[in-house]
Formats: sequence, structure tokens, C-alpha cells
Amino acid sequence: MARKTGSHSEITGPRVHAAAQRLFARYGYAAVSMRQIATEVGVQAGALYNYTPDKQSLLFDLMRAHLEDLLAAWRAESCPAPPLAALERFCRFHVRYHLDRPDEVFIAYMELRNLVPENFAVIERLRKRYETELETILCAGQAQGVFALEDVKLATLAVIAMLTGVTTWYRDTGRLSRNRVEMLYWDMVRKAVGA
Amino acid sequence: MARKTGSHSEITGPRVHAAAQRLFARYGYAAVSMRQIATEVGVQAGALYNYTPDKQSLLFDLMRAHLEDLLAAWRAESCPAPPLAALERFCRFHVRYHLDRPDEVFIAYMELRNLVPENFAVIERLRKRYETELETILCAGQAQGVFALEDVKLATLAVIAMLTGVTTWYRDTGRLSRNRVEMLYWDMVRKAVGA
DNA sequence: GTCTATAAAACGATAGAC
DNA sequence: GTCTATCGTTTTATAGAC
Repeated sequence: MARKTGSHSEITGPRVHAAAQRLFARYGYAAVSMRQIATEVGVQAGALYNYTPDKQSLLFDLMRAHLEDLLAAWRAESCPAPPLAALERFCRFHVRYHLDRPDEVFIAYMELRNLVPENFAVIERLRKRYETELETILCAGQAQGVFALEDVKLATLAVIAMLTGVTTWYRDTGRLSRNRVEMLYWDMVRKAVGA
Repeated sequence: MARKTGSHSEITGPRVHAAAQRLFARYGYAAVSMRQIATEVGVQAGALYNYTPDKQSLLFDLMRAHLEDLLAAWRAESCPAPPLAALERFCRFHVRYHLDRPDEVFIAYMELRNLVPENFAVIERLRKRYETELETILCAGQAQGVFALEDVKLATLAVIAMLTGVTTWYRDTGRLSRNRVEMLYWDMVRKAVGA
């Protein structure tokens, strides 16, 4: 396992992505330079290209990893349940997951337009898959008469927008605990779907 | 009123702001160059500086104008009314106004982090003023027992997030008319606040 | 008021030494 | 794997002719 001095591929690679994530979330993809990322990692700009073919791939990898993790986490948490219980689980999961990963979420919602068309298509497909998870729950509840929705598709988008909005204001130092925020959002969603 | 050939201050000024608005909304502030804006207007880059001291002011002026117009439009439309009627008016106004001005709205929500701190403070104050308009309605309804809210502040943010989300998916060519979208959102908000 | 030209700096990305 | 150095381009903003 001997390695040359200055060789740190196993640790530098993740650090590059972590730095890009932090900076993209804070300043926006287009406003962040490769030199800034390199400085944050503690290497020179040229060294970044050992870990990414270009800046675009850095953004794409972050967004894809986030959405794949999100889907995997939901499918691990989800389980067969009546619509009302499934919806509660989804709401609380969504709020919790988004509060735990503010940078990933922020990038996924803000940087779509900075993806080249080919990458955009991949990300959009993943995002749609996640939306469909909620839509399926609402559909089932509607069919069973548990929910009272005029338009299931619009309700899906409205609920996700409402829940995701938590990331724009929640601060750990604020007056509400995460658990209380989860509960308050679930309470509003439950009423909004007519349950 | 004689004017020299090539002198178009009264029309070029607004055109510069209109071009910046369109391009910032589409590609993002940081990704748009002054040259792109100039090309869109049909002048050379240097000529832009007759209408704005710099790129930052272009963004700030757009955001401030949008928020001031939004507040003025709401105050013109708003009128003393019971909380339920006031809330319906607010919801329908918000959806309609946002659908009518997708570029302004998109910039106002996406480009906050590209404002220098001094400008950010001004914009945040305006945004807060608009939020307070809704919060006041919810507070009044809560006090009168018309609404059943666990947390008025969180409900305010949740409702605004839900309504604003319409801009991310609505297309004029879609299956729903604007009026129907207004109605569907109002229906969900009404239920969400427990009215 | 708009143009051409340019200053001064920053950008993404690459080459080659070590 | 990281460095230094740099290529070629683009950036914001300004100066001065017309």
C-alpha cells in the first residue's frame, strides 16, 4: 500500500465534490470558479482535472448523486401502507431529508438551467420519478375516497412545493425543532388533501 | 424636440432592462454577460453604461421594481374584507400575478444570492413586507376562529411557497386554464388553513 | 448616445516537470 | 497526484472619436 508523497486520490476526490457542493450552493454554479474550488480543497486549479473532466460534470455528478440518494432513501423508508399513513411518511421524510441536506437540495432546485441539455434530461427524469412516488400515494388515496382532491397532478406539485419551501427559512437556531416543523407541515398537508 | 441621429435614450433604456430581465431569467445573472444583453438590445456593450452604472445595478433595479410593483398591485386589489374572503383574494392574486410575470418572479426568487449585501437588505425588506400582507390575513382569521392554524408564521411561508410553485410547471399550452389553476390552488389553501 | 478600441483581470482548461 | 506556467478566451468597465 505504499504511496508517493502528495498522492491523496482517495481523499481529494470526495473533497473536490464537497467543496464544489458547498460553493455552488452558496454562490451559484456560474458564479463559482474552478480556482475557488481548488482553493477550498487546498490544491491548485489544475489538480481538479484529475477528478472531473470539466466543471459541468462536477455539477451533473452532484445533482445526480443527490437525486439517486433521495430516491434510494425514500424507497428504503417507504413501505406498503394505507394512503393516509403513506402520505404522512412521505411528508415527514421529505421535510427531514431536505433539512438534513440543504446544499444538495438547493443545487438540485437552482442549477437546473446550468445543465447542458443531455444532462438536464437525466436529472429531470430522476426528479420526475420522485414526484411520481407522491403522485401514486395521492392517486391511491383519491381512489379509496380517503382524500378529496380536485386535481391529483396539481396537488402533487403543490404539496412538494410547499414542503420544499422549508429549506428557504428553516434555521437550526430558530424557535422550532425539526420534529415540530415536520409535524406542522404534515398537519397542513393532511388538511390540504382533504383527509 | 429635434434629436441627433442615433439618439434613442427614451426607448433604449427600457429595452436594456427588458433584455436583462429576459436573459437573467433564462440563463441566470452570473451566466449572462453585458455583451449578450447589448446584442439583445442591438447596441454595443459600451453603450449599456449610459443606462446603468454596472451589471449589479441592473439586477437590483429589476428586483426592486418587481417587488414594488407586486406590493402596489396587491394593495390596489386588496380591500377590507373578512379573513376568508381576503385570503381567497390574496391566493388568486398571487397566482395570477406570478403567472403573468414569470421572468420577474423567477429572478426575484433565484438571484437573491447575487445581490451585494447592501442591495440584498433592501430586497429582503420588500419581500418581507409582502409576506406580512398574508400573515396579517392569517392572523386575523386565526383570532376570529375562522382558520385553524397551529403556527401562523409557518403557515404563511408554507402557503406562499405552495402558490409560488405554480411558476415552475404552468405552461399556457397545458391542460389547465389560468382561472382553473387559481381556483385549484385556492381550494387547497382554503383546506390547508382549516377554513 | 453610440461607436471602436482597449485596459485589466478572471475564466476554463491543458502541458509538462517532478 | 500535484505543481507551475500558460494558452486562448471572455469578462466588466472605461476612454475617446464622432
